[in-house]
Amino acid sequence: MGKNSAKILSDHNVSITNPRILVLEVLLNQKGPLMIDELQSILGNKVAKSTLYRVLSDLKKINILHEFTSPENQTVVELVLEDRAHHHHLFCSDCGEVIDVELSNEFEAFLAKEIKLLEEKFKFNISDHRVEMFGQCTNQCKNCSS
Amino acid sequence: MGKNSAKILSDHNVSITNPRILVLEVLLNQKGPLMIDELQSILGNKVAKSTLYRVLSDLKKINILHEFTSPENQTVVELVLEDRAHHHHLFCSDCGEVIDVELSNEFEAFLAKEIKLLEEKFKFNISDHRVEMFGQCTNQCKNCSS
DNA sequence: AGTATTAATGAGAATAATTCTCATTTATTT
DNA sequence: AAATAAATGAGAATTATTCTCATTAATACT
Repeated sequence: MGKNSAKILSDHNVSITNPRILVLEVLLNQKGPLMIDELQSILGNKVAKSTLYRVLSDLKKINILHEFTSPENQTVVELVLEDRAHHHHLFCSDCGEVIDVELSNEFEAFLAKEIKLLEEKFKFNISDHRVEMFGQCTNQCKNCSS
Repeated sequence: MGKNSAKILSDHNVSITNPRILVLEVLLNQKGPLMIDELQSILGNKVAKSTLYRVLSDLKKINILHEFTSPENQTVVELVLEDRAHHHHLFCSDCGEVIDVELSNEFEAFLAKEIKLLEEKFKFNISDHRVEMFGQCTNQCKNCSS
């Protein structure tokens, strides 16, 4: 059993409250990207809408939550704990699903070199990157296997 | 002189109207990513807000406009004409600027191979990709050279 | 453990971005 | 040039997110 949500909160000096635990549980179960509206419907009325957004913002502040936007302009949220491997995202334009994918170490090393060049060229400090890939699942995912 | 906006519209079987020309002119002058609110303020009251959104949606439909979201959740828009080289984006978290960058052909070839593997692994058709890089410009960009 | 202090929550109002509606204007077709 | 079809402007409607503030819960202090 991995860490429980209370430990995650206390490890980050965040007070342990019911809404925070409930949200964390959902994100931990999911272990992967989740649309905000999915999150909301899983939580039902156990957490107020305003509280949900506040909790998400708390988790972002302690850097264990990534937030990004799908090509369909849906907000997607994903728990990223310390032990979570660096990864990227694959979006299905048919069903909207977002899938975590990892790319090879060789690839990441190559990209790191390219990024070093860009840092010089544009006088930038580049601290993070993300590869997004777009396509269609050939009926493997949730809504496509009809 | 590149194509003018009227030609771009007629080439895509889109009727030539004033708002469409005005929006295209701004995007052509810019030649690079532009936040929606910047676009709006450049256009002033020459184009109604509702029309601006409609025109952007028209341009997306004929596939010459890309839309994406910055890490600060700003909608960013960019004209991508046929002759436009494949490129990626670099985001400055200080000033919010978005910069177009190109990566080497070797890199793109490597990524293409990785993508082929993912297509098999996840039974996906992957039709497009994008590398997003995040960091801070060391006072080269608009708002940072204070 | 019990109280005081401080922080978090719920409910709904406020805000902001985007889409929609519909009467008027502008393009296109004939 | 008239008829038809499409696009526009203005503002209303919708949706996602943030804010407000009175109430409730968590932490700190004895």
